[in-house]
Order: sequence, then structure tokens, then C-alpha cells
Amino acid sequence: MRLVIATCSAEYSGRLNAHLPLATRLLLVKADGSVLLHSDGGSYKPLNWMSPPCKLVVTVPDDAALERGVVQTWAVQHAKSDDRLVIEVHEVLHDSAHELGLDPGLIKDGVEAHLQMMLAAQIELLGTGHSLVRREFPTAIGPVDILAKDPAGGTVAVEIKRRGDIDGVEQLTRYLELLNRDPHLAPVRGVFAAQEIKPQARVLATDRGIGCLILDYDAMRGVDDSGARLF
Amino acid sequence: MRLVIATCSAEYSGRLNAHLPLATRLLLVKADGSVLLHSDGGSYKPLNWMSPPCKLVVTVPDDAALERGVVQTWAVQHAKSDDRLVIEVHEVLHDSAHELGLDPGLIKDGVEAHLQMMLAAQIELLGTGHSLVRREFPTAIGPVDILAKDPAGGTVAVEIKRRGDIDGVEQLTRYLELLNRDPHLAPVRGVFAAQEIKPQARVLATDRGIGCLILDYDAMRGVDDSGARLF
DNA sequence: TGTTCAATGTCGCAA
DNA sequence: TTGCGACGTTGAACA
Repeated sequence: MRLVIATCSAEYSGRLNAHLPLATRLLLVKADGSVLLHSDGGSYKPLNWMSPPCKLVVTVPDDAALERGVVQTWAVQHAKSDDRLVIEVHEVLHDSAHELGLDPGLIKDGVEAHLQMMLAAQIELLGTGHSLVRREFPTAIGPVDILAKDPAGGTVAVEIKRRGDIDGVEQLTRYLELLNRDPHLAPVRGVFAAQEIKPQARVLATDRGIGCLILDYDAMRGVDDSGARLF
Repeated sequence: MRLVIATCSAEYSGRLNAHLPLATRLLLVKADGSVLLHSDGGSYKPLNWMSPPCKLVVTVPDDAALERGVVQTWAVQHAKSDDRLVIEVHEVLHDSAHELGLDPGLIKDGVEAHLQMMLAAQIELLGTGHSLVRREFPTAIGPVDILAKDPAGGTVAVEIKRRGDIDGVEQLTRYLELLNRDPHLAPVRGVFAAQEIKPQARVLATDRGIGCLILDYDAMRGVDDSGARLF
């Protein structure tokens, strides 16, 4: 990993064209040749970048660039597309290289897949007497998170989100429309389950006769141990 | 901006819980207090991070941590939520600080707007004899990208996306429902135009009687020169 | 390898 | 502030 602090300008062309005026920034060159251009604020997203696989070529600037005060031209070309990032370096304030080695990577806990597993294992959270049909029940427009039967023998389709907003209700609505065309399943009732449900999403769901279920992650993890901590 | 190369481990808790085993990484501390934890590969996304507004507090490790070889504990606490990132630093290999100043920011040249302009200028891509009514045709739920007339005098509503997925079809469906209530316009036919249309989106569109049109950006740009470079 | 869906999404705009 | 859609989305799982 190479760290360069420099005043520079940049041009990106590829899926869009973008220009970055002259300013002092961090140029981060990773071992795979990818380049990140960070300012001293904003979020984790760089101002501009090139993803691997790509190749960095540093050249001496041409006369016109020299005239503008450029001391180095960095051209970063993507290997598989014609995405291209050209950085004109005006002044280098810092330049250091470091050996980092491979990273073991991030271990996550508490994502949607985990909620789905736990709700399948604790299916009676839908109501006493409910039973699991299957997780990831396939349909023509994609799998339904959970399909279950209620005590009366009716079918229940469950859409699970970490954070429940309108998109999730729309998604479940499409599933319900499709599932209800199947005479073996119909009538199918919908339940929208999430750790948190936005008021608008709840209104829309209720308006469409879809039930809402808040999932308490900690409580569910307390009951169920199949999703034992990963670390 | 502060750049630290160090062997470290990290724990994030907030919207999810995540753990990062011991390895050598870049710790990037921005002027606003935000922290990025980068490995020497992957893409522009850090392994772990804390977005502003947040506060970094460096403390001397407790006895148990000292036992593990920790020399510094970095606690990064988000100001408005209980998101928290704790980094245990085992060895510091590099540490430097740099004054960058404010960044003028990125200047973009859009794509969807460009597609819209070009399709308006080449409206017969909808079929011979079509004519443009207007771009950004206003409705109660937002502007329709393009409204046109077909040779038979029928109305055509066009929704343009760079990448056509189900959301775009849903959006166009809402417009069509509304437009078809207007006796001056009805019946209104829908066309979903995109550089690329996902199979599921095409199925949904076809099922609803909405036409699909693939836009060839390069071919359109070759014909039309109204979208000259903005800088 | 391509496709589909989640994401600690982030970002920008408008009501 | 909140809602909504776009993103050079990125990333992971699965066919």
C-alpha cells in the first residue's frame, strides 16, 4: 500500500465523466493497483477511484501539462472496460509505501439471513399454531423469504427486512399477487417482518391487509441458539 | 488527515455487530473525526469505518487488553446513534498527519439526463412516425420522462433508466394508471427504455403490456451531438 | 460466470 | 427533518 499526499486534479471517464479541481488530497494505491482519491471529509466513499483489476502508469507530463504546473501524470486504466482515471499531480507532500499482507476479512453478525433463520426456527412468533412450509420459497419473480401455514390451514407469506420500508411492502405485494394465483396455495396472507418498520410502510401494509411483525433480534437470539455467535 | 499503519483488531456494534481479526491495516482519521479502516485490497469500501459526526478517543488499554498485546485502544463513538467502533492497536508502523483543507468537490456529467435528451432528439427510436410531446411531462405523482404520440395518434409514456429493473416498471405503471384517467390522453401506452433491462423487469413489463426498448448509448451519441461535454 | 438481492449502503434533491 | 430515487453503487450468494 502506497500513501501519497499531493495537490492534484483528476478526470474520470467511464460510466460517466467527472472532473476534480486542483486541491490537496490523499492518493491511496493498493497492492492490486487500485487507486482511491480521498479528501479530508465526507464519508468512506472516495472522491474518485479506480477498482481492480486495473493498471497504474505514471508518466512525465507533456508540455501543456508542465505549463499548468504538473509534475507527474498518473493514468489508471481499468483492465476489462474503458474506464479511465487520469490524475495530474502538482506537488507531492508525502509519499510512503507499506507492506500489509492479506487481510482475514470482516466477520458479520446480525444480517437479514440470520433473522430469516431465527424466525424459521421460531415460526410461532407469527402466532400460536403456525408451522413452517419452507424458507426461500421459489416463485417466478424470486424466492419468498418464508412460507408458513396458519392453524386454520391458510398460507402465510413472510417478507423479512432488517429495516422495513415501502420497498419491502411492494415486494411482498408482488409475491402475494403471484402466490394467490396458485389454487393450491390461495388464499395467501402476507406478513411483513422487520426489526424496525417505518410508519409509512406500516400504513401501506395495513392498507393492503398485510400484517406487521417487529422482530426483536436480541430476544430471538436468546431463545434460539442455532444462530450461535460466529466469533 | 492522519494516516496510521498498524496491526490491529476491531469490533463494530451498531446496525449490526462485526469483528475484524488481528492484521496490519491502514487507519485513516479524517479532519471531521471519521475513521476508515482499509486493507491492501478490495474496492473503495473500507473493511470497517465510522461516519461523521463522531468522536475518537484514544485510551491506554486495560490489563486484559495489555495481556493481549494491545498498546492503544481507539474508541470511535457516533455522536447521534449508539454506533461504536473499537480498535485495538497492537503495533504502530507508521503515523503521520497532514493538512489538506477543504475540497472543491466532484463535478459530474450525468447519464440518465443525457439518455433522456438523446431519446427526445431521436424519438423515432420508439418506432417510425412517433413524435415528441414533451420531456418531463408533469403529473400529480411526478414528471414522466418522455411523453410522445404514435402515428395512430395514441399517447406513449416513456420511462428511462440506465439500468432497467423492477422498480422502474412499477414507477411507469403508476404513471400509466394516472395518465389513463385523463380522457384527453387515454389510452396511454407505456415504453420502458434502458441501456440494459433485467429479465425479471422485462417479464413484469410484458405482463403489464408495457413495451421494452434497449438504448444503445454509443450509437445514440454517434447520431446526436446535443450532449456535448460540460467541461 | 452471470444474475439477483442486501447494504453499517451513501448521496443528493425536494417537500 | 424525512422521503425518495440514483449510484462509476459494492458485495455476496446462488444458479
